[in-house]
Amino acid sequence: MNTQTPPVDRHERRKLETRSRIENAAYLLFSENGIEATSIEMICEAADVARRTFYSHFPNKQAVIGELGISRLYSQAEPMLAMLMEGHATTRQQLDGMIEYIETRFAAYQEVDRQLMISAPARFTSDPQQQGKISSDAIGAFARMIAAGQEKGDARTECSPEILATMIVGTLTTMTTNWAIDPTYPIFSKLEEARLLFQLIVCVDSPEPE
Amino acid sequence: MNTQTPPVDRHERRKLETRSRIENAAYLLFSENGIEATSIEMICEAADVARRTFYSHFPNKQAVIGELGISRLYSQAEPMLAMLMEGHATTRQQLDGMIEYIETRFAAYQEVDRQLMISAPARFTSDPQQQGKISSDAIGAFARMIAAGQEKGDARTECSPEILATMIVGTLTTMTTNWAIDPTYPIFSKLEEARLLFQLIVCVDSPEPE
DNA sequence: GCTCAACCGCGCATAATTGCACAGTTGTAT
DNA sequence: ATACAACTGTGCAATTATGCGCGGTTGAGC
Repeated sequence: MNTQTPPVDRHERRKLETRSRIENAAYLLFSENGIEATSIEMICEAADVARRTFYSHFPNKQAVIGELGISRLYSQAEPMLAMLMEGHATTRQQLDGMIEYIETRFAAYQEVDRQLMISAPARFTSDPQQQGKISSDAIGAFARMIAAGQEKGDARTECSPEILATMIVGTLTTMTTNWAIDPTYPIFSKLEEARLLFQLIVCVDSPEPE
Repeated sequence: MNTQTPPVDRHERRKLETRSRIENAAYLLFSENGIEATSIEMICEAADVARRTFYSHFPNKQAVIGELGISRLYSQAEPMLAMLMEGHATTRQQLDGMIEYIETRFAAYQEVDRQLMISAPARFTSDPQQQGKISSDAIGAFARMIAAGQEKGDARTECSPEILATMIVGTLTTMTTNWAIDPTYPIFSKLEEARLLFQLIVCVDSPEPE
């Protein structure tokens, strides 16, 4: 079982750095000034990139907004899960660690994060292939964690890793979207419910005593 | 009285970033492995730059060594002094702050810093114009501080700011070189002597009571 | 002595970024 | 309505970084 990441050459790395620079600058300015009041000019100045460069990465401001929204919805599952699998022995502990991590992120989110998440679907509208890819990347990461658990004997084997992973990703994404749309959505208690649900469905070891 | 720094465009900034990346990587590798055992290949890998790029910045490894040596000898006087002039009201206080700053740097220096400083003169041999420029940049920065003191009335006016600045730069460079050559050189007590000397020669206010 | 790996230095074509200037749009002030 | 500032989106030439591969050197192993 190996992660299928293609080798990235320096051209690609430099390009990703520049893109990151733009996204980080945009996020900071959106936080400070609001999304509407932030211009592409301002982003380029803060990122210290040419406007010409901005347009080689993104077709318009909306595209950056969407990209930032997606990164909040999909939590960059792969690096997180690789880390959790490394540091936790059982699938149950990994799911625990994952919920802790997600709770930490929610504690840190601001209003602008909500706005960005609400904008994410528009990104998918302009580039529908992207949705499939991001969704399948996230599901793939969870599936690998569950498959490892099945090999260890502490995860349910009646269902495929893919369907279990899809359940996890789908549940989390829905809850996140609900929170973005409705500020009164009780995300932390819902995450605790999700923790119980996921462990009930996925884990076949007996729960550890409190 | 204004600092004469030409505007730097993004091309220049990107270039300087890359150059910095190379120098910082080199410094770290020199610290870890020693100067001799560090190859250009290793520096490029650590800096994540192409070897072709290394050669567009430096003709060979010796050039990086020399550059790092010079930066240790000449302490980037201009930003430091601008900061000191901003944060301290009198010339005496600025000289105090400068000596504190230099002492802090010496406390942090390692063996590799000594080796780099010893190598600095070789850099001047391969590019003699550079010595004049760096030396005059450092002297210029000190001269501006002293000229400001003369206008304020707390620095000696019988001598020009340039000659007083030359004395300061020359003394500090000599002491630094002595320390690089001889590890037993008592640099901290010498710096305290230099503090007294500079304030005796430059300042015309009465020393503040301890 | 020969072979090989590691490294050096460099020519050259390609990739990514940059700066510039143009045409167009929008909002504000007169 | 007109003028202007601020911003957007884009074509294009110049700059910087990159990858590649070549010829050369050096040291180690056989």
